[in-house]
Amino acid sequence: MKYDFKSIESKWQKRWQDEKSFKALDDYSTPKYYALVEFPYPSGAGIHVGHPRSYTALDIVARKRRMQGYNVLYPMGWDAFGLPTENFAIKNHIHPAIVTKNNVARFKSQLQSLGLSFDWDREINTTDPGYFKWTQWIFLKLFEHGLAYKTTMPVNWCTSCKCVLANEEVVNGVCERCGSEVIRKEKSQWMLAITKYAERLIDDLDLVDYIDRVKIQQKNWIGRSTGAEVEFDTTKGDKLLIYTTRPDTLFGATYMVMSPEHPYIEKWKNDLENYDEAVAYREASAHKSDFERTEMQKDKTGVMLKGVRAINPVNGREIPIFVSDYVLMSYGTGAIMAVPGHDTRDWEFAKKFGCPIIEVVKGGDVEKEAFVDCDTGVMVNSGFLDGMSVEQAKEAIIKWLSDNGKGHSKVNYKLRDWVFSRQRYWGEPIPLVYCEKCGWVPIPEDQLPLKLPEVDSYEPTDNGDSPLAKCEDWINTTCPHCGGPARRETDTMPQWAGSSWYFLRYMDPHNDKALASPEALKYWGMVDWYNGGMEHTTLHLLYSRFWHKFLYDIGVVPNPEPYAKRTSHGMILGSNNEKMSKSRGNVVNPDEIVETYGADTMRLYEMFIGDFEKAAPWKTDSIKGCRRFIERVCAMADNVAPGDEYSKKNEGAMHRTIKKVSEDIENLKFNTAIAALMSLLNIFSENGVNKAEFMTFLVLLNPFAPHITEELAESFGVKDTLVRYPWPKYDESKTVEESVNIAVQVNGKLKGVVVLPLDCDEEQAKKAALDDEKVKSAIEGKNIAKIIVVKNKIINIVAK
RNA sequence: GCCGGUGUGGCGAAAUGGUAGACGCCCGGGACUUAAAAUCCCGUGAGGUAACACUCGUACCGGUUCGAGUCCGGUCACCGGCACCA
Repeated sequence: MKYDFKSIESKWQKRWQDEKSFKALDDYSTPKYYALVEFPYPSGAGIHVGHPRSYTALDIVARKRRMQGYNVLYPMGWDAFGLPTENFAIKNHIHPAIVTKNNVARFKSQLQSLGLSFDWDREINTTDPGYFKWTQWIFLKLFEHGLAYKTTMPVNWCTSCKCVLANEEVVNGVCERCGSEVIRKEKSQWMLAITKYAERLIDDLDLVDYIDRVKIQQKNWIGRSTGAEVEFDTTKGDKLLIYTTRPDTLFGATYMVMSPEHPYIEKWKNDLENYDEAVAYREASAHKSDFERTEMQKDKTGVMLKGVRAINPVNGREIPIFVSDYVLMSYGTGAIMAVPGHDTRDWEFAKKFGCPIIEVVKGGDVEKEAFVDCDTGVMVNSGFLDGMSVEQAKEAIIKWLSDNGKGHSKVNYKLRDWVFSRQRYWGEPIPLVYCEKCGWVPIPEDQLPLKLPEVDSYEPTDNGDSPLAKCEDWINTTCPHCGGPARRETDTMPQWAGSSWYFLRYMDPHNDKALASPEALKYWGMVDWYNGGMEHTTLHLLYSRFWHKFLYDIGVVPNPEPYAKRTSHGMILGSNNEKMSKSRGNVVNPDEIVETYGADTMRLYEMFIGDFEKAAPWKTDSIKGCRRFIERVCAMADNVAPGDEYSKKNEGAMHRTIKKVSEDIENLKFNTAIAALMSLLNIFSENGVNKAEFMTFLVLLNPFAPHITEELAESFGVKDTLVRYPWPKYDESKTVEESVNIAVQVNGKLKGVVVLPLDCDEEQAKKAALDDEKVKSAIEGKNIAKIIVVKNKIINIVAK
């Protein structure tokens, strides 16, 4: 058969569409399977070859599950709010909704050309009011439960653009757009209290099957540490509270450090002899750009406060208090006890400012450097802790602190609350109004969705407020609570909002009474398999787990975790082994590949390219191999002998290949699954092939190359599509061969191969090995010390 | 600096502690063809040989083991993430 991929692919894509082959059924009595890939941001550039790697992989899983009898939900949608669309709209004076619509149309046709088995009836779009109604609804629930709050906090501020920048827009401490200095500026922002879920977000990782690197990265990001809070008295009476993970080193604390933003600087205004100096230091560090802060990391700066000193609770010693920006206000209590003997940063600071350095754990040389990795050391110069191990000392000092009312053990997290405001147009409006009398008031549920107003310009205002701030008609409203005048919030939500719950909407995408019906939420339950990029591990994945836990707490969803299994694909790199980007000129357009080689070849190549979890460089040359494979399959189809069961000759290979392909798909080893199918085809060309064998081969290949396998199956008389054709089964006992090649080693070096019956006994194996000519000459003149026989594998003769 | 990952032919890569390089690309030879392309067959880690034999070989150094690409300790290089988190 000639391989006319264009007509074959459009024929089957049309048939799948007409028959709604991939529709997830609302029949809740069949076992379900929910496969999910991250929905894309529909950028103007269209998809690149990286997108299909993930989509094809789970398409293979979804197709296999359908053949295994599951009711499969494999949906797709659009995460369409966001900056690039807004910037494009500003530049070209087109409404972002129109930009979005065009981009979505392009993306959709590109994805459809790949034959991905999405259920397009469940397509969603985060910018659709029917969708973001529920994003706003969830926000209101968070607000209702005290998890959304407004606070002033430092943001990135471009001094030239007079605009708030996202972290991603700050490159090397300067504005990505204009190259000007970026400083930190206080601005009022909506926050979500994700930190209240920090503990559960770590602990519940035990409930789910995520690949290790995802779990580790999430744990590190949340950053749990166990230590103690200790109260230091001061000479002015106020108590200074600090956090430390090393309470055991309390005797080595020779000074204190407060963050420049610490409120005590104001509190002690009248006590400080050098208040002005402290304030000047605070101002200077506020104006430090991110760039300076990281560059200056090594060079510690600070001011010693004059007029107030702290008292070490454990020995009553008076020690000085410094202000330094190496201590962060946002972590712990914003103040530390400095133990220069056993902390690198404290050591550097102490050396510069001439503070004493005391060794409290034996083993290092604290004059040369801080002795930090001292867990196995013994306490010294530490009063009643002397002689204890670090671990014992920690326990003892925490007991002493609580007995004396000076402190207690404490767990801290690096995770910060989520800055949820954006001063931008193209996002979900935050559905709150501000009333002078009532404060922040949610708009009533029946008034959702709160839609975006039409505006003339999407540009941010001069003072960094949202473009919505210019929309007086929209802003001015009445308070739902008291009926008085009120003003709408003009900030919008970040792009992460819509993607934090989208997988729930797929379960019941057209519901206008709830984000999804309780029945649908119960039936589809957890996403069975979610694949996506590592770059989303600490943002999207964590945010959506947080929202889901909240929805669980308020009884909306039945499971505490959203995703049962999470895997991650490696990036597709350019042929020069660098990240694909326009500026590097190494971008491959998938449309051209589909046009030249066909979707099946494209899919096969993306899966064959290498280890799914690792980055892989794109080589257009290598695609030919996958195309040739398909053509050889077509050629083979013309030479299929009749036969309703596997021939004796091919039986073993058939069962082995079914097993290999079935298992490899589950283990993300798509590359070796394809290699196994190629090998089977090679066996067919050697041994010949009958219809039963070839049909099994087609079914195994179908998830990878769905179009051509449908076409060939039809030519063999299959009436229905292969979508629900039963997945082949294998017989374990038939996967093994009757005779096996056993390698014979002498002293660990390969000397020969003997062919023996399967499971043959040790004596027979030894005899066969010793009879081998090469083995004989290798052991000539030596004494055989012993012979190791590993059944069906190897024989090793140890000879001296 | 810390955390995670990776290092195997000319290239993409395979290999539950058990015959290193499956499968594919490139390349070379042959068949078919007037010829070329396509296709099919054969070869293809390095050294060595007329051909075998043989020797070496999974970043580097050491260890465990009958046996190490795989496990352990150390070193180097590259990639990703975090980065003054007390």
